[in-house]
Amino acid sequence: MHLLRALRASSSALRRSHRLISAFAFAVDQQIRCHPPIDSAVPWNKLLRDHIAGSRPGLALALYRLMRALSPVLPNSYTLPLALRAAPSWRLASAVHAHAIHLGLHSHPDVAGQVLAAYARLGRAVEARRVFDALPVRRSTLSWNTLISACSIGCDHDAAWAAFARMVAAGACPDAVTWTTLLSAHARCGRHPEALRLFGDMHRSGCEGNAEAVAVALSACPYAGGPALARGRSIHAYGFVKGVVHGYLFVTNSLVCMYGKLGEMEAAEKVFWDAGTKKNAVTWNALITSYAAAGLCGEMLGVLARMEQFGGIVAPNVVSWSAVIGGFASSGDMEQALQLFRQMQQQWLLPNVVTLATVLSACTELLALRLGQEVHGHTIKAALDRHSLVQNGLVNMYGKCGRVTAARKVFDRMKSRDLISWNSMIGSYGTHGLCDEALAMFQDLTGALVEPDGVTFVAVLSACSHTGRVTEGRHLFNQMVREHKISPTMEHYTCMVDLLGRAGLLKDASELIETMPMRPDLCVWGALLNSCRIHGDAAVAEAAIAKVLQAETVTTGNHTLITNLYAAFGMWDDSKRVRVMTKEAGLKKNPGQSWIQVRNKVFAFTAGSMPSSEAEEILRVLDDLYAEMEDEKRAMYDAIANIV
DNA sequence: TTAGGGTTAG
Repeated sequence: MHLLRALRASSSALRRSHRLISAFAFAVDQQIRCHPPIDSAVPWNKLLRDHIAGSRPGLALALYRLMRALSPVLPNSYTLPLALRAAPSWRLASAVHAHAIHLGLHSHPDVAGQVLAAYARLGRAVEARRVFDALPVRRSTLSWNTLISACSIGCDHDAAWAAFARMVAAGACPDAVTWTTLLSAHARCGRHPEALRLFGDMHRSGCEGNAEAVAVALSACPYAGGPALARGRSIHAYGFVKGVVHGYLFVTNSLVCMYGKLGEMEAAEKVFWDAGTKKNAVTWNALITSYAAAGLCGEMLGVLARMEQFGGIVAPNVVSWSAVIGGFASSGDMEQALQLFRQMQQQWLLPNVVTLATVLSACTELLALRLGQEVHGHTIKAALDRHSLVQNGLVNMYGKCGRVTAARKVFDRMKSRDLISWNSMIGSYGTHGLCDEALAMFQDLTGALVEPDGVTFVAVLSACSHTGRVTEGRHLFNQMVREHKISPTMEHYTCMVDLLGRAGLLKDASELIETMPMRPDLCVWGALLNSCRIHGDAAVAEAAIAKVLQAETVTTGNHTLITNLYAAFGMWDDSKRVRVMTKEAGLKKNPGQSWIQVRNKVFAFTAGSMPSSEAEEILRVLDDLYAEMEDEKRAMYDAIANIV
């Protein structure tokens, strides 16, 4: 059914594009043969304008190329702004800018304005500023706003703020668009509290709150910390008073999302249904996002199905699918997330970088290497394998699934690496016991002038602890605190206790626990007790157990840990005593899960249980694995026999 | 005949 629909859609798209190309060819043919555009750029400009108005920038740009190649008429001050509007990339926009300079038209107000707009649209703040500085001194509010927008799209809130300050100093008056652009620049860069402060400043400056600014402020609420819901409600009320709530789609969408993300499902649903027919795909996606935040996976699927029922009006798009896939992944149901990814592909919907990054992260959680490799194939097919978000996902996936070399290969091919790329790669070396490589990469990171964070140090410290590098570990811990001014967290202390304990320095490990500025959690105690088990130190273990029982509330985790520890020391009576205590306290351990990958499908199961439908298949694979292992064992014995 | 702001998925 879906396939049929997809085939129909693609063939009609093909027919449309055929018609479009034929019309285009005919128009150009007419242009050149019947009305040779020898003495006028006007017909060319008209065609360009028509294509842009018809949302066909690709054809407009092709026409511009054709004009430059075939026509003796040069592009004029009308042609160049049109070509700039059609330019989809920085490379093409700068090429048209170069033509303008060549033709001596770059200072023409319309051309310069459009160059500025093109650079702003493409987030090229530095180039936009250069063009802006070359504008005549009396700059319009529009030009200032375009400059600030360039900084916003380029995700540089400091530059946006500097441009705003410069605008005020120059005596220009910021309008509603200026303020909205400025607060959006902060929201885009994750500076949500500042965005909300600016919303207040905007109001105090006498600029009345408009729908656009209200939408941005609402979207910042869930991330701004503090009394988020109270703030969201008061902005909602403010918008209501200003009359920009009902009938304003962007505000509706922001409201659904704000309430949903803050756990106010009823309020989110009310805004959604109150919107009546004034809803678009974003509104529906905002509802999916709300359900995802609440962990209501069934409801997410319900919305998706409902969108499909509408057929065409608000059909699920790549964002809808990515939101549902991400919702399942964050609820822990990776199998369903991957299943939905397949379903999405069956609908002939192309995944984008967010979808692929989400799916890669699901594969990583499941350690599903083959699926991860398959997704890698999709990234290449979609020509998105050079995108940093996808590349980070690949480094992480290969690294966690044990393919360190493949992870490194992706890492080395990256054009720009952020802290996540470095942390993934260092973490990958660390978890596979390649401490030298992890430490070398840490040196490379500092050499590349990237500032490490707490995650980086967890990665290097755990690398040290896995390989007993006590001196390096101690040095790194001090370096983190003194040079990088990072306060150690529970995770860092766990790594250090593990490092010292594994190396047999149980006294040092115990002392470190004593000096911790926070109450040690179960992981810290676990690291110490595990070291006691390795080194057979019952005395330290006994003291630690007493502290755990004294300090910790009774939980399943610490009792299981202590029970196992007593058992490891052969102290069966004590082990039994704690187990009885656990039972009496009514505690039940959540069973650990395992999984197996068969033909690109991941099956999770617990000890003693087996999904009946796939049991046969799983057992067959297990048999194969056992057989393979037996072969390996035989080969090894043969090899040993030959040596001996 | 021409430039600026907004919502949803990681």
